[in-house]
Parts: sequence; structure tokens; C-alpha cells
Amino acid sequence: MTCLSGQSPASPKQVGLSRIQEKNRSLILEAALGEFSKKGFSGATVERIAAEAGMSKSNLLYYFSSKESIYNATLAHILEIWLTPLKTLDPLGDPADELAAYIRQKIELSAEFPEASRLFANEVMQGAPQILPVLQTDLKRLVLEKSQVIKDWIEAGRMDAVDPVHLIFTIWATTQHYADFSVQIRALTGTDLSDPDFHQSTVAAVTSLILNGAGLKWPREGDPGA
Amino acid sequence: MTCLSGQSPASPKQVGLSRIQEKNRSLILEAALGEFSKKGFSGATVERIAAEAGMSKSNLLYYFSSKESIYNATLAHILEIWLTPLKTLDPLGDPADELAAYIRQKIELSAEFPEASRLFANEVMQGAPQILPVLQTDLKRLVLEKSQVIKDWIEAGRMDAVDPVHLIFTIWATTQHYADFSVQIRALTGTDLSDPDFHQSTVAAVTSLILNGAGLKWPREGDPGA
Amino acid sequence: MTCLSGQSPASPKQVGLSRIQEKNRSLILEAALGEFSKKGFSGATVERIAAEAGMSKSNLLYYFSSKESIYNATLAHILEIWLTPLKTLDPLGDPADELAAYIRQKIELSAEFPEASRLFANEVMQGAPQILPVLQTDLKRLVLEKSQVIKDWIEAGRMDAVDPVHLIFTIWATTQHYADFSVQIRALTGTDLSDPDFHQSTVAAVTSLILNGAGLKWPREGDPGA
Amino acid sequence: MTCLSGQSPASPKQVGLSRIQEKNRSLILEAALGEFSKKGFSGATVERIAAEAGMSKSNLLYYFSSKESIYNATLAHILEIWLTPLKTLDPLGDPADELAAYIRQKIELSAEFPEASRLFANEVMQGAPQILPVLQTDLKRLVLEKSQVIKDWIEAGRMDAVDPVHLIFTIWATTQHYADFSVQIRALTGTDLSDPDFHQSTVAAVTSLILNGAGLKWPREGDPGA
DNA sequence: CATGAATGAGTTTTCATTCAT
DNA sequence: TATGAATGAAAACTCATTCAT
Repeated sequence: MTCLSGQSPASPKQVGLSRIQEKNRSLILEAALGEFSKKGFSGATVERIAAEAGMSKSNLLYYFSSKESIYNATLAHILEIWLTPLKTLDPLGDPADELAAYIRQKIELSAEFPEASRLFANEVMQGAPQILPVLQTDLKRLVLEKSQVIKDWIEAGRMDAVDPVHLIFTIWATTQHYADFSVQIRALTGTDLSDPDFHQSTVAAVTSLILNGAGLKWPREGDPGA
Repeated sequence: MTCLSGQSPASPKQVGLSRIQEKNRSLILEAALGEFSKKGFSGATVERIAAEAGMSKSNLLYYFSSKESIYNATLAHILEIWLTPLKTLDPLGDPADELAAYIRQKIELSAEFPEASRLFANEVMQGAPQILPVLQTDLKRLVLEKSQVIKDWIEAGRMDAVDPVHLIFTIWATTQHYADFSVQIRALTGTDLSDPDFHQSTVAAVTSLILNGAGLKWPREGDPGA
Repeated sequence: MTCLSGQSPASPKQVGLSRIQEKNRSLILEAALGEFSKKGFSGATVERIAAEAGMSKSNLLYYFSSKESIYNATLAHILEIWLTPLKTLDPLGDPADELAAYIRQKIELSAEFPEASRLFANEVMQGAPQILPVLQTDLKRLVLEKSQVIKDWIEAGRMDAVDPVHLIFTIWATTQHYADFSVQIRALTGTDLSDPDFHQSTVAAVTSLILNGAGLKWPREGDPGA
Repeated sequence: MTCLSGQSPASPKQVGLSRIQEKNRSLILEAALGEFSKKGFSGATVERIAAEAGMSKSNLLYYFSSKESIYNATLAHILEIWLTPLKTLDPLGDPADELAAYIRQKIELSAEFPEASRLFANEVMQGAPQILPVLQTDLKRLVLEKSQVIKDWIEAGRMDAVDPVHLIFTIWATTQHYADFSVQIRALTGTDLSDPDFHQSTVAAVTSLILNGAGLKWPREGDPGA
């Protein structure tokens, strides 16, 4: 993956981090995710991140040499998680099963890591200043690869001729929307993905819409609900 | 609509603004939309907005008494545009035509006002600090009303039994995605909605996916392309 | 009197001011007195003075060319009133009567123009940047003259040998205190000079203290109260 | 005492301040007293206070989070000193001795801390925005208590029936006048309390006036001068 | 005589970052 | 590792004053 990791501590003598270093870096990244996703890069402050991570500003800057490097490390940290589900789309599997599984996984990510979703959305919306290279290389490669998988399914007559890239965009858009716009969703419905019932109805509705839209029967005959 | 307008200049004697005031306010709002959507609230600076609007910082603050009031006025300004399309969904029309028209309009908005879309997304993602009340009242009322329209179509057997709210969310998510994530889209496809071809293929793909997903045949028999 | 008057309007063609000019200058001075005495020179703003005077900032600056010139005019305006009572101290009168009358007048001024008193106090406390020359010339001459009057009374055996200057300072200090510290007085007693009863008891107490302190019987035999 | 202290630095873990903190806070308060008493709250600038205290503006704001908090801390700092003398008025002592001592102490404070006196006067004259609560509680309690002492002396026939509150006000007014109006006093007499001779003559004159005014012989028989 | 529009200098405050220990 | 102390650059906002009409 194109390098996006934050700098190492000032004295990089040891490659292997000590126990306490490992723990503090992790505390910082967690705190940073909260702050950056809530306030954006400019709105977040090093001081609040440090406070949230339970350490002094100075100490935080011992681990990450600048605000930007914390931000980059945070992005790098979530990007991995973010792109994993698509990788699992299996060309040998059944199109409906594969796409349904993908959608389900994406919604699960939105439910479990809404802050990561918002951080990512924020970064991209502001022009992807940090991760544009990653998008242009790694993500592009992945999308091309999986588009081919879908194209193959289409050519094999196993689903309708939907544009694979638009299909992928639609899945991203829909699943991430439930994380990114959760405040709006809660304002309109009184609930959001953190509620298991709403989570389940979301998975059902989105999967059904997209799969049927792609000419795949869903839910399958005799398949209850999900 | 729940009030969200920015303050008027110092002497509000006249409701109708003078020519020059009208023009300057409009210049400011345009500049502010650019800045806020690109940098977020905290990242934007009054100075850059003023420069972009072609006036001094002080003069800008003569028209809007604070950064926040510029932001609110900008939000109020776009909100109207933003909510209009859904209002046009006609209970007496044909479900497929109505939904297709709605999707097309939303994508057109995304193409024409991507910055407005990103500003709105940003606001909601940060917890909708300014517009939450509007979401909870006006938008909620509108969504409930249009959900009922869809429900009626379903009960009349004119479309599949998709959850109306999820259907609306899916349309929002998908259409806005093309504005909000245009940098990512451009990184992956080399183009975006500003390209008429891509615009058209997006409308076709999204409409087809969602309408077919809702059990509505699309494109109709003998309907070429769109 | 050493010159301290504010500048005349921009076009000084006419020495005699028009009716409306006269009225506006007077409105401004009144408003300025309120503002300056409440907030001090730096804390007062031209805008608030203008608002209080019921005109636009620009118009106010048509009458007085700068904030400082308003301030000077205000000071000049009150100084006359401020120094008048001492001038009336009559060498031919009875010491007790004269001093009692002076004290009564000073307290009346404090009651009627507490803002003027505070403005004056403020100016002096900040080093009398504007009126120092007046103090050094006009006021000094007056004090010397009236000190001599008191000295004469002392030499004539009509009162005790109190230092005339300290006597004058004591009268100033005491009488002005009731205006300048009225907030503290109200916090401690629940009332102040604006209450006729308190006004009267103040006159009685202060006069009695100072006159008896100077060896003058007060209140006189058979003189009820005052 | 009703709370009026300024905030502590960022990490308030330790109640006891470090050596360097103690020193810097004290430098700041001293500089602030000078600035605020000379220019008033609005006229003073954080930058000048910092310069006077020999540190950068930013560092000053590391110790006090805002201009207002410096101001409050400064007020709190002087208030203690300010109210102490009255507390020493001893009901068991001789009225003349006690009052003379009180007057002497107050004039000494005026001589030693004229800036504190002016700061206090300024605060009260502007409506006591910060210390009104202190006046209404602590100071009021103290004044009531000491008024009773004086009343007892009067009832015991040890002094004339002067209103105790007015007596206290007169003492405050007179003694503080020599600090607050020292510029005027210097303009009129060519000297002020900083001159030992003038200091002494002031003590003599004021004490004599007030004590004799209250029916107390002063100076006592055979008591030379003071 | 009056006002709306515009501005530049100054002021408070925030904040990432550096320094010393 | 850890932190308190210090700082400079930038940002929002204020306000007296000027300009044009």
C-alpha cells in the first residue's frame, strides 16, 4: 500500500515498539478518530485529542510529531479496515450471495465504525488531500479487479447488465450513508444503525433493492427475511 | 421553514435590501459556499471568503456579523434548493416516472451544485449543529408525507413492497454520493458528473438499479437509453 | 477658562448654530455623558453614543470630528457646572452658613448629576489627560482664592484652625463619594441619593461632621434637622 | 469570601503552584494593577500588561485564560488588603484612638497602594460588575458589624450621635480621595501623599476634622501634632 | 444635514509546536 | 517517557474614521 503511515517517534532506534509505546499510540489513534471525525481536521485540536487519550499535549507530540501526522496515521489505520470487505468478493461464488455478503459487511462496518466512515468521507469530500494517491493506486486496482468479476458474472448471464462501477458506487453510497448521515436518519426515524432492529431492516431493504435492481432475486425463495 | 437566516446588516430599517447590499450579500454567500464546502467550518477563514468575494474582511463583517452567521446564511440559502425536488413527487403520477424524475433531478443538483451538497453533508456529519431543528421539523414532515405516497403506490400494487423511508435514503445516498465523493470517483474513473457522458450513464445506472430494485420496469420497453 | 471645547462642525461658516444643530449637539453631549461615565473613555463607543442620541454614527461625526472631541466637549460641558458652587462661597457671609450651603449644593449636584461626577472622577483618576491644564490654572486660582476666605475666617476667630485646602478636599471627597460610589452605597444601605430621605440624612450627617469638625456648631440651636 | 479568584493554569492538579508559576502570576498581577488602574479595563491591553510583566502575550495567557480573568484576579488580590483595616476597629478600644488609627491606616494604604485604590474606585464607579456580590455580602456584613460598634460607643455616651454608616462613608471618601484624585491634588498643591510632609499633614487634618466632627477631642491634650 | 458603505489598525484569543527539565 | 513553560503565527472580531452620495 502506498505509504500513509504517521512518523515514528523521535528516536527511531528500535523498530519494535515497547509495550507502553504500543498502548499509547493506540490510545492516541482512538482519541484522534473521535476528534477528527467529529470536528474535521481543522476543528480538532491536539489538546483535546491528548486529553481524550489521557496524556499531556507534549507527550502526544512525542509519539506523533505533528497534528498532520496523527491525522495521517488515523487515516491509514482505518483505511485497511475500510477496504477489506470488497477484497472478499469471490469470483467463484454466487453473485447474489457474494453481493449480499458484501453489502451486509459494509453495513456492519458502518454500524461498528461510524466515526471511521465519517473521517473517510470527510477526507474525500475535502479533496482527499492525504489519501488521493492511495485512491488512485490501490483502490483503483481493487475496483478494476472486482469490476471484472462482476463483468464476468454479467457475461455469464448470471445477473443483469448493470455497470459494475456504478454498482459498486451505489453499494458504497448506500451503506456508508447510514453511518455518515446517522444524525439525519435519527432526526427522521428516531433511530439508527446502533439499534439492532433498524440495522436488520436496513440490511434487508438495501440488499433487496440493489440485488433486485441488478436482476438477482432477493430474498431467495424460502429465505426468511434477511 | 424554521428560521435559519443570517442577520441583516446593522440598520434593518428596510426589509428590502438596497441594490448594492443585495449584490454583496450574494457575492459573499457564493464565496462562503466555496470555502465552507472545501474546508469545513473551522478550516474556512473569513479572510479567504472576503478575498474570494472581492471585498475587505471588515466590509464582509459589515454584512454578516460573524463567521457563524455567514455559515448559517449559506446553509439556509442552499437548504431551500436542496429540499425542493422531493416536494415535486406527485401522488397522482406514475410511480416509475415520478421516482425516475426525482432521481434525475437529484443527480442534476449534484452535478450543478456539488459544493452545496458537500456543505450539507459536512453539516450533517458534524452532528447538524445548525440545522438539526430543520431536519426534525420540516424535513421530517416532508419525508412522512412522501413516504405515505409511496406506501399508497405499494398498496395499490403498483410497485414492490420496499420500505419507503429506506427507498428515500437510498436515493439520497446514491445521488449525493456522486457530488460528495467526486474526487474519489474521479480518481477511480477519470471523470465525474461534470462530464455529460458520465452524468448520463450515472442517471441511467442509478435509475435502473433503484427502479428495478423496487419492482418497476426501467428503462421502459422501447425507451432508448435514458 | 482654558480652552477645552470640542471642535465646531466641519463647515464653520456660521458662528451661530442653527436650531437643529444646537439640538443635536445637545443630544450628543447628553448621550456621551451617559456612555463615558458608564464605560470610561475606552469602553465607550461612538456607535452606542450615536444610537443613544438617536442618530447615525456618520451624522454624529458630522457634529464632532472625533471620539476625543466628543469627550472633550462633554468634559467642558460639565466642568462649568462642577465648579460653580465653590465660586459662591461668600467671604462676607457667616462661615457656618456658607460652608453648609456649599456642602448642600455639592450633594445636590451629586444627586442630580451623578454621571457628571463619575466622568470627572474618571478623568482625574486616569491622570486628567484632558483637563490637567484647567486644574492647574482655573481651578487652582479658585481654590487659592477660597482658601484665603477660609483663612480670613480662621484669623478672625470665627472657626477652628483647619487647613483650608484639606477642608476643601474633604468636602469634595465626601460629597462626590455619594455620587461616584453610589453602587457600593446602594449595595450596603439599599438606597442612595436618589431617595429624598437618604439625600436629606446625607446632607445632615456630612454637614454636621464637617462643620463641627471645623469648630462650627451645627445644626444651630433650635435649627431643626437640616 | 465570595469567590472572585482568577483561574489557575491549565493543569490544576496541584493546589500549590510551582515556584515559577507563583513568580509569574505575581509579576502579571503587579503589571495588571498598573495597567488597569491607569487605563481602566477597556483601555488596558493584554499586550502592554505582558510587556510590563516581561513576558510574551501568549505566555501570559498561559497563566490567565483571558483579559477578564486577569482583571478578576487583580481585583481579588487587592480586595483583601482593602478591607483589612476596618476589621481591626476594636469595640473594646477607645473610640478616638480606634477611629484615628483606622483613618491613619486608610491613608497609609492610599499612600502605599494608590493604584489599588483607583482600580477599586474604577470598578465600583462602573457599576461593580465583578465585585458587586462581594460588596453585598462580605462588605455589608463587615459594615453592619462595625456600625454596631460605633452605635454602642454612642449609646455609651463616648461620642456624638453621628450616623455610623455615614461616618464610615466619610472616612472612606476622604482617605481614598487622596489616592484617587492625587493628580488633582498635585495640580493644586504641588505635592501629594508620596511626600511625607503632606502625608502627615493629611493625617492630621482629616483625623482632626472627622474626630472633632464626631464629638471626640483630637488631637488630645498634650498630644503633639499627629 | 444625513446616511450607508467601506476600511485599516488594533485587540483578544486560539493553537500547533518547541524548549528545558 | 513525560510534562510544564513558552512562543509565534494566525484568526475572529471591534471600532474610529473616511468616502460617496
